[in-house]
Amino acid sequence: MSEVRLRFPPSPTGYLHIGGARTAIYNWLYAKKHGGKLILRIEDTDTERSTDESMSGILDGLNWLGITWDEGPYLQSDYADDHIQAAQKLIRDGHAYKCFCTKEVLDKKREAAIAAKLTYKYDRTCCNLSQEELADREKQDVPYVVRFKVPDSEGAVIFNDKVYGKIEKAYIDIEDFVIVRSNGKPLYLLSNVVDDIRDRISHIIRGQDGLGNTPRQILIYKALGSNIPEFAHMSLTLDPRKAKISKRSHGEVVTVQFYKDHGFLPWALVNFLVLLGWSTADDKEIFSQKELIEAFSLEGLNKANSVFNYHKGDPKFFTDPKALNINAYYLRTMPIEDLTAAVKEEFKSEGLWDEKYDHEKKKWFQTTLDLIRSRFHTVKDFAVMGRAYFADDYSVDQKAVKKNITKYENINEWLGMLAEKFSELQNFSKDEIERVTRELAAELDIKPGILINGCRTIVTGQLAGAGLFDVLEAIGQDRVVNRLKECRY
RNA sequence: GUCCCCGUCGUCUAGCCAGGUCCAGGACACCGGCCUUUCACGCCGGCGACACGGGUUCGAAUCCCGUCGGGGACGCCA
Repeated sequence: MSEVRLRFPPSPTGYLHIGGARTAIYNWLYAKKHGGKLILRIEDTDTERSTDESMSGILDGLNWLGITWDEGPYLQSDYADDHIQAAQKLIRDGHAYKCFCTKEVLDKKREAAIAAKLTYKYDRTCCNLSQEELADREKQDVPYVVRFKVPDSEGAVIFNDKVYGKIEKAYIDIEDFVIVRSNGKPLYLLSNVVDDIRDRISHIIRGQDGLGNTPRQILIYKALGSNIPEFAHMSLTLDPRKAKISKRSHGEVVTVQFYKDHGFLPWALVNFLVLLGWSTADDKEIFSQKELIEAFSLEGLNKANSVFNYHKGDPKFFTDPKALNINAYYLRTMPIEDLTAAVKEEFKSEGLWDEKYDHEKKKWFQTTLDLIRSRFHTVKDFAVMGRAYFADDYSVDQKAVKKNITKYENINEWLGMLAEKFSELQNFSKDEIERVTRELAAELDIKPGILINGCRTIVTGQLAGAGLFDVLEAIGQDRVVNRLKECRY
């Protein structure tokens, strides 16, 4: 009876975007926290716009994020009969009626109302039809839609939203809304409620843009004689100009796929997203899955919309800086085994993976990842900025060349001498490398930094990086010596 | 136009329900310092907000009213 059941009901008309993912996450968290179930339902009743491709994209996105569901995916279109039967029941019980008004006539009335600066609301022409008029039209097979008959008493729909508190909407402000199209297909407002009743949904957590639908849906629940679930509306995610985010106007950066493609750790994205409009009183921001489920509460949901701080074309941040920061945080603090797995996947797709990293070179691989991870923001960085550790086809940063190489006319010669010294080393260890490097600097009477930074530039292609002696030890004697001799830039 | 909702640093937010401990705390970003061969990490410090106006009160970010600002919904879309 008091079973906790939530649902995530995306419509398959596009990829999973971060707003949808956030909704899914909250529902999932609530279900987990209360030992409930999460039902995945694909609301595909808009056959015009629904595609299979979109559906699998959404499923992929959820899977990648680690958002698991307990039932489904159910397809709303499979239950069209239920919806129609519900509509018929509503008509029988006097809660709905057939409306024969044509779209054209309605459009005219609407335009006239707007022109006269009046509020347009369906005038109930067909609700007031006499028995004969109704029978007449039915006999002539005049197409009709089904409209819900909103109570015409004084009252209001009142409900207590878990986030927004008491919400009140007067009946008079609600139009007799259409629940079945003239082609016989049910509409969202109806289908959604009928499905939620059948799926025994106890809690509905959805975006604040659904707040306006709630009073109408509650009317349907009541008319159908069903229990009304708890509602919790969550704030929306806006762009810096305060517009609702959408793939249409913001592109890939608002899709979950984008983050998968750009080296995000799924949990880091979840962690970032959950913070957009939710928080705990103790200001904790980094959560393990277990901690998050434990900490999650509807009370932490913020009523005010939040902005996804993304600026197109920002040279430094390709997405919200906080998202990047959280990803980088996980990258440098996660267990090395987990990091290894993430990098392995990336390397495989980049053709950088070596099976030895799983066997005889495993220790080396992990030590190296650990050496370089604190500077990286995404998993991609390991294959790009960290490329020189794993392959020879790394590119050399020209800024580094300018600063550390071309500035010194004898640098090639010096680095050649360094290569010579390195090649003579019996034990190519960090201490030995350092000793020899400093010795050469002393012989040459130059600052060690010149050798160190020049060496880094040539051997790693990077302007900055971990302590050079650790770097050289990691890259190894042969490769270091060769690269210094070749001195490619 | 009608209805609904919201309004604390640039951004995410704590505090608001149960007014004083808040000349407002944390995180990200930014700036400076320490560390250092570089960069990052780490540590230390700085910048930076209660939308505005009334009221209630000994006392208001917190309660009330108004103004302004923002968002959402008003489809035979979901």
